[in-house]
Amino acid sequence: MTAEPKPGSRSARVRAAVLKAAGELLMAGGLTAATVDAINARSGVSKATIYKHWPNRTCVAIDAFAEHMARTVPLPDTGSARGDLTEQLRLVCAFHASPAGAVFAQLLAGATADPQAGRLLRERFLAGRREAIRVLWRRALARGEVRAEVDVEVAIDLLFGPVIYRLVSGVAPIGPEQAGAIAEAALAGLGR
Amino acid sequence: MTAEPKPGSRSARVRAAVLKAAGELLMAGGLTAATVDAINARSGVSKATIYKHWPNRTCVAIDAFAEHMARTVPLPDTGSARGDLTEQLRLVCAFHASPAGAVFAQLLAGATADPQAGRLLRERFLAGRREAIRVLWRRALARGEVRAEVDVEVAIDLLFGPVIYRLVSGVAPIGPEQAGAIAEAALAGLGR
Amino acid sequence: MTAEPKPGSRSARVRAAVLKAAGELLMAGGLTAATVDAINARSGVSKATIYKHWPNRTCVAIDAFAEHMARTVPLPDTGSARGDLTEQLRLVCAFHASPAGAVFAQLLAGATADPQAGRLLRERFLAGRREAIRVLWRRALARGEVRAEVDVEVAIDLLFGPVIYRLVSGVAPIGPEQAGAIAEAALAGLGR
Amino acid sequence: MTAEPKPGSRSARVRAAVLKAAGELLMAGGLTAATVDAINARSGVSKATIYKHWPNRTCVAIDAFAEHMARTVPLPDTGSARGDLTEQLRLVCAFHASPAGAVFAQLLAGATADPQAGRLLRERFLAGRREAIRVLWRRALARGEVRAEVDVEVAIDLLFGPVIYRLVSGVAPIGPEQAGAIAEAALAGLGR
DNA sequence: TACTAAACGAGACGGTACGTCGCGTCTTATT
DNA sequence: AATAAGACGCGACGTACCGTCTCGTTTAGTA
Repeated sequence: MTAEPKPGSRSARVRAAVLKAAGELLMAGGLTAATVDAINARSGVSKATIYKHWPNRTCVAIDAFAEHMARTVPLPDTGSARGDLTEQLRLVCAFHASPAGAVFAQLLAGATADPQAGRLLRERFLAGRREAIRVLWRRALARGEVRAEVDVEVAIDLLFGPVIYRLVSGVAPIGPEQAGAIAEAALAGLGR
Repeated sequence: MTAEPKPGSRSARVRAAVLKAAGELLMAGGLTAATVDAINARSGVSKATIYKHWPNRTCVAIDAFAEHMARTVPLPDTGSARGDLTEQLRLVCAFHASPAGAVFAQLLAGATADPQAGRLLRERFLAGRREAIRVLWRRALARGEVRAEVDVEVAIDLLFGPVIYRLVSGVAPIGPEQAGAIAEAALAGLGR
Repeated sequence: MTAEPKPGSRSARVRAAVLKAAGELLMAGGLTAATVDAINARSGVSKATIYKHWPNRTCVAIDAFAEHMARTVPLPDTGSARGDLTEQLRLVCAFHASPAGAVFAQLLAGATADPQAGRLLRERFLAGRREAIRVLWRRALARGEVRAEVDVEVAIDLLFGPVIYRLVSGVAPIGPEQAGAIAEAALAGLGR
Repeated sequence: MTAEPKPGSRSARVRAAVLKAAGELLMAGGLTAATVDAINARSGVSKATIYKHWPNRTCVAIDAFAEHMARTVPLPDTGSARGDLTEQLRLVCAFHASPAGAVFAQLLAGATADPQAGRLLRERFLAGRREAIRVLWRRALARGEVRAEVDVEVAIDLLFGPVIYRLVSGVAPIGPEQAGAIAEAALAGLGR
């Protein structure tokens, strides 16, 4: 959750054990399976200790998932900036379509009711994704491939929004081919 | 949930009482407060009966919310098709920014884990919204204001996605002014 | 705890199951073993239900022990009233010296911190014992075998006090032979 | 608990700090409040150190209470041996009726489950009391005021028993006036 | 109008997880 | 070496809400 303790320390080992167990449970049975009792049983770390490190179950799960996913979606570099954006979107869609996508949706859901979890989730996931796009966007701007009048944040919303929307709305997540269509439409615009 | 019983019948009264109580609880304290026990206490309808009408709590909540929201977001007609789309987006954003928006996010969340609830939610909310946009889109197409190459469904994703994304991600929901920016960007496209 | 529900009812069966399990655990491992979780596991009655019937673990244990002990120490009738008193004392001592005695001491201990448990304990055990002695005392008074100037309650304290004292103080409980000495001393008096 | 270390030494200071803190907590909130963590917090002595000096919390409490009570009930000398016994009983009763009495009952309770605590308690409290009575009893014997046939230990049980009984049974502790009645009855005997 | 079958109210129940507390042990760094 | 500081495992606590169930009572439709 908060600042990491010095590596190798007791706390660090505990933390790692919890995240490992939670991550495994998460991937095996989703958020439902990642019970604090289950994490305790699997990791050997007591419930009290878990609650000393994280405020609640959802936060443990988010951290565990983040750890598990660390650097899953790298920044592409296709030469063309528009190609980069498209590729990035494709990668994110692929992630969402994978089993991990379902877990992510549950985390998103779990965070809805809990401000702490919400903050942690944004910090661990969304912030990084948005930042990644910001980088690509700047690159594209420099090459003159995108419209300067468009706010970066709006652009990010426009690109990620559809992906998340499809994920949480329970309609099938966007597949790789649709990802291309989304990117194309976003770049070319709906109007004429 | 299922087909309505004949109005005025015992079942219908029960159904109405439950939805009323659930709706009030929902608006007052969010999904968390809309406990089955609380609904029972407030409506006088016994838990067993509630479970005879709905498969689980989430479904009750969705139905109640739908009832409560019935026809909140009407179809606009501004003369210009692009104006219609923009206006529709603005309306949806306003809805999300209202207190009800938070509840909606929780319902979306609750539906993540439960297929039945997901289906019901799509049926009660998302389907209507998408259909509304389809109508506007056809209108816009007829007037030649939008690109025919773009798939309607993609267009819908592009328009709604950002809105939902901002809602569930816990970043502040999109305000009315940003709604315009989103619509503009979606229509004009990001690229040049 | 409180008024019994109609026999054969669901509540009555639950109550009986809990008391049976608790009693067995109590006799097998003392108050320490009579955990609510253990009672739940052994009886099949859920914790929530147990807590609906009793305010806390100690009260369950007291009730269980009372049930288990129902009518262990009967009223004697030796012909002589003084003999009756002596005999009653001997019986009570024997009870305390038995394994059950240790459990009783633990219940007494557990009741120290909890007013509800204290009340229940007095109601279930001490009241009955004191009443029994009151009966014997009246009988003895009628036969002129005891001093009328002595208050019954004082007499009861004088007879039972030593027994309980030895039990809780952890000195070996009074054996049957010492019981006689106590009774003799109480009746004849210490002074001359 | 064990042999005192040389006064003024580090151990002695630690010991004193613990007993002081524990005693204060004990008087303020009873045995319940005298948590090891609380003692640690209040005394500044670490838990590990506390456990190096005492085998468990109950023993700390007993020692603390003993320290706190040191010499509360002195040996009376009224001239008459029977008067001495009566007076002694009255003093003990007064002690039990004071707030400290409740704490003492809890200690008695706590000692029930733990042999070490039981031993310590007897050593710190009961032994002294019994010895005091033995002295008085010998004095009374020498003056011919009590019956020589009665065993001293039985006499002690007869005098103290009622007091402790009333204390632990949760019935109101014996007040000073009743103390007299008890003493009178014990000396004169119940029978005629 | 009486009768029966279904629906209902009331609420107890089993189950699962929650988050908390206190004990007594253990580690690490300090003094 | 003895401490302070405090993390940790353990095991129990009492609570919450879920969804199921049992048991009478009410209510509609039918006979």
